[in-house]
Amino acid sequence: MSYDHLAIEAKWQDRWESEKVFEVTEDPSKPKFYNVAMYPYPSGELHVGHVRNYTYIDLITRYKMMQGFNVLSPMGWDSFGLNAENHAIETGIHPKVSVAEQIERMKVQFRRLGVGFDWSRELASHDPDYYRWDQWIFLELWEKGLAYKAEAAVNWCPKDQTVLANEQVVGDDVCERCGTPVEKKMLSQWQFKITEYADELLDAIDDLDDWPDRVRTMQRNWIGRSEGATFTIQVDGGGSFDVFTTRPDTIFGMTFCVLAPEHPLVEELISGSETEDEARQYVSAAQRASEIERLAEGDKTGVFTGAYAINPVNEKRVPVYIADYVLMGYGTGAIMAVPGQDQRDWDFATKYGIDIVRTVQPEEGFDGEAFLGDGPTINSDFLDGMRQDEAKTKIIEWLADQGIGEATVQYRLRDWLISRQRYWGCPIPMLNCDQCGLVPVPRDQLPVLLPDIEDYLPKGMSPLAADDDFVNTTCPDCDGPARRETDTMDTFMDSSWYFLRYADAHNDEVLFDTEKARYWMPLDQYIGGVEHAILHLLYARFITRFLYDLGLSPVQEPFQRMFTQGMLVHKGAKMSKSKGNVVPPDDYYDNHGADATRLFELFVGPPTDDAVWNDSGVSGSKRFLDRFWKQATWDGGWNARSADDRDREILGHAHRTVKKVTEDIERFRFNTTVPALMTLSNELQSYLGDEPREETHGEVIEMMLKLLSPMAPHVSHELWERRGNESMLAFEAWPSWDEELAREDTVTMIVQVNGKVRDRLEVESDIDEAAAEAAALASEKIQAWLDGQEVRRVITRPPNLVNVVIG
RNA sequence: GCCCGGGUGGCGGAACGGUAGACGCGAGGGGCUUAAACCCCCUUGAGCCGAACACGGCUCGUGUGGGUUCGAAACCCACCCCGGGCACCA
Repeated sequence: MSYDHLAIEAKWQDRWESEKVFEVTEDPSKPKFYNVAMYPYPSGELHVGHVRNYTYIDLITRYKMMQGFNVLSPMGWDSFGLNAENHAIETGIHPKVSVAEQIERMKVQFRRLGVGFDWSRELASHDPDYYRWDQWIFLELWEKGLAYKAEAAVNWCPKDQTVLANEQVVGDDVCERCGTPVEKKMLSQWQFKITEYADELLDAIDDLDDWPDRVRTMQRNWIGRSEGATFTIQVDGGGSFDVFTTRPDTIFGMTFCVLAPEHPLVEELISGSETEDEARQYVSAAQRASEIERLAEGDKTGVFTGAYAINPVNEKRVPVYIADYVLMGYGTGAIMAVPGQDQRDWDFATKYGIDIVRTVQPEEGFDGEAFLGDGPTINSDFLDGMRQDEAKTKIIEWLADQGIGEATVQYRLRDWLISRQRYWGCPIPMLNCDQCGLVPVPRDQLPVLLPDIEDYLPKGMSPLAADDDFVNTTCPDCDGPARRETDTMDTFMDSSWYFLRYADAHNDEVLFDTEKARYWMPLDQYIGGVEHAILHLLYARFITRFLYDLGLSPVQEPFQRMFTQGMLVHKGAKMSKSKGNVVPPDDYYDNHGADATRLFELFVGPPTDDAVWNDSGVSGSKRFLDRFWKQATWDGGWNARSADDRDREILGHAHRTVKKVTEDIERFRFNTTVPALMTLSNELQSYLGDEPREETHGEVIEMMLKLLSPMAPHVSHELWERRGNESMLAFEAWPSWDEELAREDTVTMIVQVNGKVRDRLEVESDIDEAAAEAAALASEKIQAWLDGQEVRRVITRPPNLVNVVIG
């Protein structure tokens, strides 16, 4: 017997919508809860991996509502980007047409899942009403000196004459469309100075207490602050270069130097040297390779430049190498190499027969190669005997006295390159005027509308460059001819502030009203995939801080509590449209219902972990809901007896279940909430078979309906109504539990001998240590194991465990 | 390579220093049925011993090898394997 999930789910979806249950406004009389799932790219089809995400967000929305919060959970669309553009190239259909269709399809699927979103605040990043504010933020960044143009490399397909995204570079560095080997090409591109905020962004991580530790660690490492020294090294025969090192204390151990292949001094050093040909070959190979390849596993290779540098502390001549493990983008693009204290330098020195000098005395018994630990400094003249910290301070003073160096801080974080040579993105609101140079578009001319075009294929530049009507304009300063910027913005810009726009989604005077944002911000819960742990979250933190500094954002940190969920794996790979392994939810909605689908999504595994999609799991959840339906509507005849142990037991179990479900929701262990309800349902099944009382049954069922309502809202709302309740279940208060009722009278105490379980005793749950020990030692089984041997120690953890240590 | 996670039955997982395998899936057995489906009940980590119904007990077992602890899936060290991120997928 199955309940009619199709009719019931449609009915409640209608009710929630028509009664605007999830549309909210600022209400200072209630505590607010701002609950956001990362807005999705509108691929046109939700799959069960997305559904997992929205099941979590809806569970929290409904749970917090029942706890009395004014809950806002909005939804929007990350609708710019490469996928829609590729689709347009393939089909010729304009992205704005396909995106609109896909959004409509996805909204139907959201509705069928029964998610409670406030659709009145819906936004889409390709909407000019939205992206004009991207442009506005860009202008603010420009005026504050935080946006600038600089040369940067792009992937270039020489055959298609187009810039490729990293994702379009496949296999052995070839173009995914035509298989041509990809080249690097330098272009002048827009960047945001996120590095100005590096310290702030780093320091604030300490206070993000409600973020997963792993995400905080990843962000810290990504910013990668390191303290050290920068100093100048002279080249024997003329010229010099700067190096950055975190270990200036080891400077006496420098036996060679390494320059990045792109270092500006390379050309001068190698030209005319005996190794010139080899060096040129090495440099051009290195410049073609991607950064990941250059740092990848395998032997570190390099080539001697033929030049020598002078170690400033001891005047030693040391060889200068070029090697691709040194990156131009980090530090100064040149390093002093100290093989005694750095393993990569050790490997390199060993390979090329370079001297190794230890400057830190390794600890007794050390048999490794490079020694990274602390110890007394050796072979270092005036630093000898000092520990790392002292030696660092001393040598930095020395470098400063010599006028060749100073203490510096380096970040791994680079500025944010936002230029994309793409059509389907937000136009950058800048002009190039022959007279005035770079000129910002005046704010009253925003938005710079993205024009409709016919040909989306990029030809050397952004497709916008081919649209003369777009490109040619007039300079607002001198009224002379000017050309518009034709690159568009990285879509990470769109997603860096949308959560602020939700607070005031239809404002056409400002990007949002600060007072409205003050009510809702910060997000009390933000949920999304772990793949966003670094870039999106960091950019969003940066832009929010910038808007705070402008006096617009009411908060510096947008995301109070962050939750990163695992991915759904199917057929051995993460579920994604490009891998062709997506499972759409529609068949599950039809055959088993949205409620059963949601329960299985919760049940499938710990929310933080990846999980494997199992086709037969949803039918198991439906089986549970069917059985629960029968229990809730049970009319098998009631017994008029008064309450006894059977009633106390099932009620106690119900109270324990309220406690367990509440605590599990609070600690984000949704996968164990469903089993708790299943276990109670199994218990209820036995209860109903043995003279059940109607009052006890009603009490247990109503508790269960409340617990179930954030997880399987349709069926629980229906059953709540059928029990004759006037109010909607969504507006009921979350149940509380009574510790006294929840307490179990007796528990199973295990008795161990030397840590191995040897007996189980049923004891009062308030047993004390002495009684527990006495009971354990009184056990015949335990006495047999003791066999007269001396009891050396007894560990007692009443009422769960006694461990008798003998022998 | 660097940063961050993760390895537990046939499968998804539970157990956050104290009974390893909750709950579910799958499988097997039984009941209901003319039959099947649905539903209900039971069994289900491996090996072994004593019983000879369904009872009782032992040994092993949480990727591998060490360590800490009265006690380790959990904590520490080393290694192996898998996944995410590495700045133009978002």
